[in-house]
Amino acid sequence: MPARAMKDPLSRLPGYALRRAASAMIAELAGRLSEIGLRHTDASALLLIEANEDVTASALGRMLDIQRANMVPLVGRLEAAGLIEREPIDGKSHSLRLTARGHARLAEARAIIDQFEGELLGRIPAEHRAHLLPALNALWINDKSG
Amino acid sequence: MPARAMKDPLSRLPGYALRRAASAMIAELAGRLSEIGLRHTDASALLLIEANEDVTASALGRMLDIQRANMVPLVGRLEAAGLIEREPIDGKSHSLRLTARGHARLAEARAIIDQFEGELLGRIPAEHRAHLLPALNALWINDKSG
DNA sequence: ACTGGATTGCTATACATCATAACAAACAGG
DNA sequence: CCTGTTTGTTATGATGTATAGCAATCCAGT
Repeated sequence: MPARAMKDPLSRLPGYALRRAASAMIAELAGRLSEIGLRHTDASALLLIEANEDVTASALGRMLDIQRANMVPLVGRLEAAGLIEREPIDGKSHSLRLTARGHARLAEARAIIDQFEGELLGRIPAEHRAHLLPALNALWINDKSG
Repeated sequence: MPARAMKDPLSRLPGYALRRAASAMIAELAGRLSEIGLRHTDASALLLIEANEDVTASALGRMLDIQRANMVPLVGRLEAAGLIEREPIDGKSHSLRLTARGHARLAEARAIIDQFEGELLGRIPAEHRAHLLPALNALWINDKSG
């Protein structure tokens, strides 16, 4: 007996749909990235470090909306895996940069992500497809500066 | 110095935008619901129990995509708060139903949720607004049956 | 009616994410 | 030079989620 037979007031709620869509998406992407030993947060951090060489962990955390305290295990994991290097700039701050190995791993990750993003959009009916990204971005980008 | 000054390859990725939008949304809704002592999962469970009186915890978990094991604390919490009642039907299964107090609390929750969902949609540019729900639903509803 | 397989509720456990508070060291501006 | 802020870090707790296992019960095919 399909659960579908039951009344589902939730699927009319954009907020709930947003939560379910996001968690389904994350679970699938995490599964794919785990095959190259990365978590989805690791991959996003690598993307940002590449685009902004020599960022500090704090600045990276601000972009990713991750607390300083929670950046410690993230950065430590990437460093332990030999994907990034830390270099003191201040005496207080460290700059982050991809190693050769980090660049290579990021290339693999990017292939997985691009493939995944394409499939994700492909599941959306064509008439709605182009509206998703701007609608979603409106929900958090302005939020960030506020 | 705004983090905005940095290159942000992530905001072009629908998957990342989905994750960020969802977590921002959840955090805000959770904050509002906490004022009446509910978590967002509690509220969704109450909505579904009301719409499907006498569901079992397992069936509810299937609708919410929550493992049986993780339903135990959820149902226990709602029962301890006097919001739902459990009645054996089988000898194996229990049926769930809202108490009077549960109905009252749900009315409060629904007011908060309706207000919130309205504001959420209001943040989206008008030309994209109507596309969000169908696009999001396409990302998980079919997934569910698969 | 019997038996094997599935279901229900539950415990225990582990991990990921996220938040908060506190701290020392170091920076930055007036 | 002094004060307030920033950085990196430790520690801790709440939450959400996943897995495995278990005993009791249900159900379906024979």
